Amino acid sequence: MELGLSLGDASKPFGIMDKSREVVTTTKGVGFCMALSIGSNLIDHQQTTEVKKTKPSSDEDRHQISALNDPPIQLNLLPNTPVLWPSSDNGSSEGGSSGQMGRGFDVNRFPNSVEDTQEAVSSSPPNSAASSFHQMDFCMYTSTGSLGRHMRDLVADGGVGNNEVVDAERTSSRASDDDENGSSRKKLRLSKEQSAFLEESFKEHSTLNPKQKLALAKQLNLRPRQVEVWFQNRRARTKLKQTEVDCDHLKRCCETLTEENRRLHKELQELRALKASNPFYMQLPATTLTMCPSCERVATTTTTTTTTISNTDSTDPTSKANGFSLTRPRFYPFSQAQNHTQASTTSRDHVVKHVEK
DNA sequence: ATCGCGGCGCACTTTACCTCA
DNA sequence: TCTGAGGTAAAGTGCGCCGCG
Repeated sequence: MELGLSLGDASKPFGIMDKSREVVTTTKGVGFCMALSIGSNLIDHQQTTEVKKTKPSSDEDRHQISALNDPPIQLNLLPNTPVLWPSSDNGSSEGGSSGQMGRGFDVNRFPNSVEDTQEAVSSSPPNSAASSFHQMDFCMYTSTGSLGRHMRDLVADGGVGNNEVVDAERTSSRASDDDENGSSRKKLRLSKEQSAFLEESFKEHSTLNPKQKLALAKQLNLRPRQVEVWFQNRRARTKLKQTEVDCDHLKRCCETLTEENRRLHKELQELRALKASNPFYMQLPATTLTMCPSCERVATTTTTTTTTISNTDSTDPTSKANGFSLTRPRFYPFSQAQNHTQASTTSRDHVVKHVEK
């Protein structure tokens, strides 16, 4: 998106149009370019903005945002916005089986070897949240099948020990494997604890090496394939939500820039009206804008009658929208400029003082 | 350097299950 | 209580990439 305004010498090529600049947009990032150019006799100023959104993903290097050709002022329209998932994400989506708990049956089964599991998972930080899950009992729930109902009844009656449960669950697992080979497949909803554990593991590393996968599978009484599928689906959900966040962000950017464009057009009309009512307005000697590198204040450097005053408008409410840091010189109409004449002189002296230093 | 193979991740899809009107 | 629509998670499928022999 490129926004340009031009006032004054229409024959002068518009600044941003004759420079090869590319703003490459991908689904990971987007660039915006905004420029304001006013005729050379009065002001010739160009600004560009670059929008860059940081992402926590490792493929940030895919972002290709153009390097600008030494713009007078570099504007960063978007803050560094680390994407934070809503807290509900952790609990609602993956923990969605909570509502199914009551419908399932409990087939508690302990890991075959806790030591093996901990050894393999030991790659995680010792103080990680996942560590607290190491001794947790996990359950498998299913809501269908005569075996499931039978198991639920057994557990509810307390007439079955852990070993019996383990055997029954293994039978269920074999049945599931048979289903995989057969015509139908039964879905096993992960328990809340299993989902929470997988979620904690995902926070530490979004991908698993074979050792970690086996360890998780053993610890959660799942097949390695199930752990692998869960991580794949989890990554897909993460990417989907990231896309939604990006989309919302771009919508807000578009709205902000549209409003800024509307405001600049209004200013342009005011300046054109001023030019029409003041024939000598544009025939003044060239005025050069100088920005003080120390304080970034803008001031004229000629001693002619000041008809245009600019200052750094860092309090523009529009520019503050969405946390933007927009530093843009404001150009006042003549009536307002008269009120700023003294301020301009002060600014000029201010710049001279800095230069003399 | 090339080829075949296996493993892995990803995009897309299917399917089973759940919720709710 | 039944039912169908819609949502979601688990799982299947196909493809491309990469490392290895």
